[in-house]
Amino acid sequence: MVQNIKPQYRQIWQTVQAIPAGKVASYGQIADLAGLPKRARLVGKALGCVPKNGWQGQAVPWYRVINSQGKISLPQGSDGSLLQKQLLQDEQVVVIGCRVKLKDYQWQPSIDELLFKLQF
DNA sequence: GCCCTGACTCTCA
DNA sequence: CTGAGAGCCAGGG
Repeated sequence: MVQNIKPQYRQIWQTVQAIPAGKVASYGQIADLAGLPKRARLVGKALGCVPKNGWQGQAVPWYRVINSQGKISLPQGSDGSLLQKQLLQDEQVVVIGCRVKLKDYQWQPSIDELLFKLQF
């Protein structure tokens, strides 16, 4: 049972929820924004532990998180990767193979959003 | 407490 | 841009 929700996971999920639809972010970016520099891998783990129902009544758009190369890190052919591709495309994000055009779709946090994060 | 693994990232060729 | 290698941190056995 995973009842002890780790604060870091919570923070990561919260940050992921801040990603606007139609945009994507890298693990490192999320880790950094969540106040966990160099914990990109932990972000992946956190996403793997995301409750299926979401967090605090909101869905956690884990599929908007990809690696710094703009690729889906999940094994190709796995349910997760296929689902991620589909969900991204539903958000009008072009996905070629397992690749996304970071140049066009990478999320660039605005000042407001950064200030919002600083409140915590 | 050591060792291995991992939804990562950076650097170099 | 792509691929290979080394680095890094946290979790689980």
